[in-house]
Amino acid sequence: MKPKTASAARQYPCEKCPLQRFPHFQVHDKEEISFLSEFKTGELVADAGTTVLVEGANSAHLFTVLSGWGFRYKTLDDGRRQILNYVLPGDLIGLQGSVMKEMQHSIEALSPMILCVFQRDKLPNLFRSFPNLAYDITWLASREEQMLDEILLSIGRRTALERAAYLFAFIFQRAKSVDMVKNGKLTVPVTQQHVADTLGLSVVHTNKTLRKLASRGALRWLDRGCDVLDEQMLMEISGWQGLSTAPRPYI
Amino acid sequence: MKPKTASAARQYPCEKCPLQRFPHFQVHDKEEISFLSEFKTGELVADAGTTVLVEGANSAHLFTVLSGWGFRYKTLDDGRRQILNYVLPGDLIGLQGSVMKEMQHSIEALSPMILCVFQRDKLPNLFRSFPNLAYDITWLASREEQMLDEILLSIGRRTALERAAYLFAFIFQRAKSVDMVKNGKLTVPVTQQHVADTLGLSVVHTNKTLRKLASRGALRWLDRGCDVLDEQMLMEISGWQGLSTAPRPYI
DNA sequence: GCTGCGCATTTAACTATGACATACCAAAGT
DNA sequence: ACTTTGGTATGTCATAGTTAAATGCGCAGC
Repeated sequence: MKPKTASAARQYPCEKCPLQRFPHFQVHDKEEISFLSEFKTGELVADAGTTVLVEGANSAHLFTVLSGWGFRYKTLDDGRRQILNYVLPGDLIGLQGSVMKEMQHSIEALSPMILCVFQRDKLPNLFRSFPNLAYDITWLASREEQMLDEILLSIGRRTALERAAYLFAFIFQRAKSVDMVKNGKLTVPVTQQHVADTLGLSVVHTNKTLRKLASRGALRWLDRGCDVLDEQMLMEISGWQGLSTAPRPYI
Repeated sequence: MKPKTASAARQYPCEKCPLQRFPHFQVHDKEEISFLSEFKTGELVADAGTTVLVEGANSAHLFTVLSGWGFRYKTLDDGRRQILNYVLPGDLIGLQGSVMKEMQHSIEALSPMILCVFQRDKLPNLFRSFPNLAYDITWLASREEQMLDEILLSIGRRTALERAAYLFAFIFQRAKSVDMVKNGKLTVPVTQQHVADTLGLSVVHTNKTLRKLASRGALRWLDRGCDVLDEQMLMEISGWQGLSTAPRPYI
């Protein structure tokens, strides 16, 4: 379970970044794109199940997700795992390791992923020459913090049913903004163990909880994944108001 | 319970910032201090119990904590509260609201606090003219994210005893770096309701858990607060390796 | 075609935690 | 000086959630 080496080959030049086709993402100007093209050292293609970033590693790169699903997680010495967040196209990953010198979480691919690879030691250059991009990076860090705040609220204070409902409403809205929802329905490539590790519950209890959501028609479990069917019901069960749909930065 | 208005009066000019006396904080050069002096619009003095920042508010400021204790929290509509993190001297607060336009958490003072007030609309200036300070801000955002990751791991996967042990070891180490630990002991100004809201537990169960830690000599409960007595035991119980002691940025 | 594995699902027993109630104490308010 | 309030502590019972074990199914490997 080891990540493929980043390749210098480019399926996607920055000028034709696949994220640009989503109205959810703000636009970069020519100079920024030119700089990003140099900042980018290549692309990483990761198979489902591979570990993209390893806790404790001193990574020389940070990455933007171009396609696919992944998750961020931390583990305790005895193997207990907490999934911190899910990773979707447009997300910047590895910033903590770049800015703070050591990754304290890992990232694993849930589906085949393509990631844009940036070189950490060019980050100070970016901050000097492109304050707007630096501001975008700070925006991305603040956004991750804001998501973590709501996730921590959920795990700490919501009931199991509310937690599950919030999780799928949250994933649904993030996926919607990158056009993954088809006909009002989203397929999420996770097992119930993933869901359990995200909600802070056992697999058995998670199964019971997901059955409750299914019986209400909010979602349907498949093998190794589920269809999210009713965003509104999930928001209502969890008492969550949703994410902003305003266009947002990416790099 | 409303915050006192920020005063333009300065107990602490940036040249004589009280945080500078701690070796834990990196040093700013003269130009940076000069800019920060203009970026700073005043100081906020908050009494214990006051709400420094309110969820939903559109704050025009961000703040550095100069002294005192506080906490960041989110609430659900029915009043359930999750304390996300504690706030200590050197912490930057309000960045989410500054960068993302709306605070989605609140901050309350646990003790009298003094905060340095910065003006949000000068942030782009800072990013343009002082990339090193901008980088420091990104560092601070990443650090908060990293702390949230560990807290979420704790709430999601640690037992009640491990959570409490981790919390006090974590608070102890943060306080140690700003010289709040005297004779190997730290007094933390929290009630058991605060601890319960941090650990995702009820007050009753928190009391039982804290009694276990007390019976092992790791801490001693006072009225409205506790003494943290044995950092090493707490780290051992929680299986936590501790924080970096490397000098860190602040603004 | 058979076997083994991963995953989903279920059940039963058990434990951690919550809810509720009560008692006590110190400090603030009257 | 007395009362009220907030906070700590403890006991009991109920429930959410965990653990262990079992079963079934689909798919990959042989």
